[in-house]
Amino acid sequence: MNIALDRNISKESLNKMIACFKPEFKDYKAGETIIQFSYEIKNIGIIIKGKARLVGINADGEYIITENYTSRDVFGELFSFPLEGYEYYVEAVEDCQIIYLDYNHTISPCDNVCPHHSQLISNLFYLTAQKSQALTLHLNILNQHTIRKKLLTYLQYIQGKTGEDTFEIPMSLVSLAEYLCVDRSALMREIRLLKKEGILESNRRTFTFL
Amino acid sequence: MNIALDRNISKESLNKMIACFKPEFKDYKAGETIIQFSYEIKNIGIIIKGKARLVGINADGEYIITENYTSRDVFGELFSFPLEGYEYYVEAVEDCQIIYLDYNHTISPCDNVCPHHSQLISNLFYLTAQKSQALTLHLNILNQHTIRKKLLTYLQYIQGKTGEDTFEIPMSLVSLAEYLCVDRSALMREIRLLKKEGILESNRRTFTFL
DNA sequence: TAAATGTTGTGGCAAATGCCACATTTATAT
DNA sequence: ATATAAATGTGGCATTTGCCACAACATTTA
Repeated sequence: MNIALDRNISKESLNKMIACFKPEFKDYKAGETIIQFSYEIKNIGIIIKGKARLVGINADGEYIITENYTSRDVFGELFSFPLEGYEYYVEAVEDCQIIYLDYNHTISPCDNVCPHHSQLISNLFYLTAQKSQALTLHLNILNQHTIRKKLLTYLQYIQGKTGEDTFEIPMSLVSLAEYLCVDRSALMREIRLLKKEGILESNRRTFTFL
Repeated sequence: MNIALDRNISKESLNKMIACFKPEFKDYKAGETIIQFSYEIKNIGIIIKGKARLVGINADGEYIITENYTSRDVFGELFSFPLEGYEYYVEAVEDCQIIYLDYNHTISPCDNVCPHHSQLISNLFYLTAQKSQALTLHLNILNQHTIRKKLLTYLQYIQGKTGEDTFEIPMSLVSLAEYLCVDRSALMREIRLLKKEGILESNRRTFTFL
């Protein structure tokens, strides 16, 4: 298991846990479909390595990208309720390694007096809380009413994380437009204006506040 | 404790748990400030009864409503990372009853061999997963690029939940505009157009798909 | 019952945004 | 090294959306 999920768990404990929970480890190649969402099964997936994303397609063939996942992210029906009329599946963007846990098995009291159980669930709780943080951040940004405010809110967040005056955003401007939910050319225009007004300096993914 | 948090926990167990976790129960009157977010403390709040909301104010006095809470919702710094430059606090919208748990105490292994510990955390995990579901739904709706699509996505979700042809949305049109992150009069205009095009029928909060 | 407050509904106009087409640079694959 | 694809950057134009002001109706309070 990875560092996030095995916080405070020793190697011997780990082996007992694996015996107890029977987690499934799986590998996927970039482009592969990892899992299709169902209304029945409650799989808990945890990304160990690589990148994946959740996409939804409706009857008209319109598709929406709903979430992007990197290592330590949790996913599954439990966390993302599917919208009516969409088919959902998770696909690998890069080569991925993933752990699956079954919700019912994970959550039900352990037959063995298993001290690791509590630790696993508490780690899972922590990962889920982090997911909630990321979603809340995204919502706060989308709640901003103009492209300018969305962009500045995002940039200030990234700058605050790095602490540096000059910083680089962790995605392309194409992806940023998608994340901010705005048209890419409109985003470029806004960046141009901010530069003209002397509010920031930028070159491709690198930004500096003035 | 309430039905969500005490799933599968008997009354005797409950008393032992209360002794073990020392949760704080507090009541608030409508309008009161419940808690101010800090970067240090990690309180886990759970709404037992009533309604509350998280609001943020920046230096310019602009404020954003970031989340609305009802019973069974969890809140706290752990779940909602504050944006740089905003002050955050939770305020009661209606009279509220709230449980507080301290994260570190909740998450750390119990001194007593406490079987309830695992159950509490697993319930907390479940609540957090549900929060994540609600946030994901909201994000999916905001990801729609037009007012029409946002509105229809929301209405289809509500209709899917009730199963009825004619259904009532659980908030005012003022709040709906806020939730969809669009101007209220623009929302009204869009509803008018959808009616004119024969796509739906509506009167105030009541809608019917045709 | 009256007054005050909140919600729903409409219309005009200005501003912000999206859409499209294209040039240029950078990264990737063969 | 070259071809291909992906990302960045710009400009014009149409459309959507937001903003504002106001009327009608509903709900709560005095």
